[in-house]
Amino acid sequence: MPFRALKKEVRELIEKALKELGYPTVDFLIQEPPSLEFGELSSNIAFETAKKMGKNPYEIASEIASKIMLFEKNLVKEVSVAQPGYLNFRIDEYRYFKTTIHHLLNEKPGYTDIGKGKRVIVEHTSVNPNKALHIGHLRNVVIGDVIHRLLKYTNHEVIVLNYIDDSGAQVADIIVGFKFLGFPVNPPEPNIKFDQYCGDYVYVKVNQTYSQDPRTESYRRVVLKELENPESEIYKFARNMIEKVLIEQLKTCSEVNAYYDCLNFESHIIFSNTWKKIFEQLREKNLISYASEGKNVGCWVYKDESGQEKVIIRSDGTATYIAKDILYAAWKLGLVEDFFNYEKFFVQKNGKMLWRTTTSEGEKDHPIFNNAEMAINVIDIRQAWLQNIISEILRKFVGKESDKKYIHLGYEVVSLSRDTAKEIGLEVGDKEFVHMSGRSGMYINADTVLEKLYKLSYEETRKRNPEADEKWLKDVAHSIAVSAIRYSLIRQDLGKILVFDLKEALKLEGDTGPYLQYTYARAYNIIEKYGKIPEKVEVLDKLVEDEEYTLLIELSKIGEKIEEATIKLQPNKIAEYAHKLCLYFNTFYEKHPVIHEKDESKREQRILLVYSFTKALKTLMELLGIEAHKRI
RNA sequence: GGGCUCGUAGCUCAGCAUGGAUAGAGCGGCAGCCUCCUAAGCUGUAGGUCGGGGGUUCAAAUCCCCUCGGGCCCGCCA
Repeated sequence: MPFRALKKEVRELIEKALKELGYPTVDFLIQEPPSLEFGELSSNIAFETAKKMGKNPYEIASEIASKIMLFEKNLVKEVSVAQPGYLNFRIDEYRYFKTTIHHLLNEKPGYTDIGKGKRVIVEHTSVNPNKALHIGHLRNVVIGDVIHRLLKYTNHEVIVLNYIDDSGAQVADIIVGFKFLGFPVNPPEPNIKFDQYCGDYVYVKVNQTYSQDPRTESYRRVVLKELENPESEIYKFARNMIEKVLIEQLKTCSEVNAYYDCLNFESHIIFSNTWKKIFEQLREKNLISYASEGKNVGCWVYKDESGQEKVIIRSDGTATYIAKDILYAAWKLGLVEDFFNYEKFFVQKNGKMLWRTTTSEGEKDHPIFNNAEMAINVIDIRQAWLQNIISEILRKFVGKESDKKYIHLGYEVVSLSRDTAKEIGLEVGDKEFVHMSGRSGMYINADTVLEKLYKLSYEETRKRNPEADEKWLKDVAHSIAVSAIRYSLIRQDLGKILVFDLKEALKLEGDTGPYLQYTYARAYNIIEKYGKIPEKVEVLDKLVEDEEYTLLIELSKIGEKIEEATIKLQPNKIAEYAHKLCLYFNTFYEKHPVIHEKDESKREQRILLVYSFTKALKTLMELLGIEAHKRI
């Protein structure tokens, strides 16, 4: 990794100089200066030393600079001092660029081995199986999927799970609709997706019925009870409905390139024995306590670090929802024996087998889906408090010496912009945005957005490629639609509400996924037209233009960027970086000819640059789950 | 009432962890660029009291305190 090597070299140069000067060791930073005019790297060492010794930072910087000796093999070429005391470093371009290009032509550009030997579970999607995915669920899917891709790329052993809440109120509601309120089991029109029919129609109507006639709510209680009995007719019926919805939901997920290893059904988390064991341990470790007075009298409760109480075991001895989560979390980290049975579900579009948990004996020969040292759970931020309790309990449960970690990766919700909310007929009042609600039908389905995007990009692609065949057009149009939606859901910081605006989402220009795809195609086109990649160029002495320099420097940071995004679980960093690279590339592209460059060695070096760029961009696009086409 | 979170250009967002050198992009506006590698592109230009106030510091968008505004969470529901 060239940029890291450069940083390391600079640090060593400074440390050596400090030693020679006899200055004390202090913490200091190697940073990127605000402008490349100052150099490629800079350090605050003089400020830190000055603080400690009560001297002038500029003088100290000068002293350090004078002690730094540079040799032929160094990546750094020049050291300078700037007011009020910065120590700036300039690279030896030829040497550094050669290292960079060499690195990018590797099998895996930007590869870092931070995940070696680490087993990680990523759980995402986890949509109740009674409705189609809306645009908010899709944010979850895309975040989880990109995290999984990042971890995988950095050599983690990753397991992707999708938790299916098959025994909750939401599923019960559609069963009420079918069994008690007379909704037909088949959609009125055959081309309606079953998940959409259940969510958009049955679920919404059933909830309307509840509020119009509260007596009907008793049906839900009946169904919920029946769902606990695997022998009951309602259970078998529900199982069938759930599977039909699930298959449709998973179609949407695979449309946007998200795949899973296993579906874990809530109803299969066997409570009795396993829960008792872990309950005993929680009690032994004093993590939960019996409330003998107060509002939770008779319950076993957990007191969180801020003193708030949460009931774990009700006064009637039954476990609450969070108890099940604790057990499930313990399963993920391999703290309890594996209580699930597994069976094969189907082979996904990416060729990977999808497994699911089962009430039957299942298959003995199945992959191990738990026992991770880190469990990342992508769940929206409204669950933050409960999730924090689970993390706390597990942290205390495993003890300080353990590396096992339960992580809630929270993200803010997706809401609808004024315009988009109005468009689907919602009351907006004077609000800037409106929250979605599944129960009242106030949302936009993921499939709807995808379809609109598809039509748009199909037209655009056809216009640009009038001679192209239908299959290619469809393929590319679909992939552009996916890139647009994925990018728009991932480009923003997880902690910010994503205000979804349909008009905005349908843009294919600017800071979007299609912009990356377009840039890739443009760059690739050069390589294809030229017809060959030059043999290794020994010196890169002709890449002297500003635009080449900026692009190369930015390219050299790929490993650091990937590592940072992975460690900090910030997938938006990848989108941002890829976009920046494309900006730099397009600037270069507009200004400097490659194929038409007359100087042969300059031409060859530019080809190498463009080729390295395509390799880097393709890597980043794969991490984002966006396809790189040779032509769009 | 308790807790969490967001507030940076007309709009959508980076930057804040580790305080530093002129606060960055995209969209939208305006003015331009296709006899030359894909104009889903590029160039130029206008646009910012970094919500407000105070503090710490040689230095604050960044740290601390207060405050205003938006959003969320706080059931022996899941």
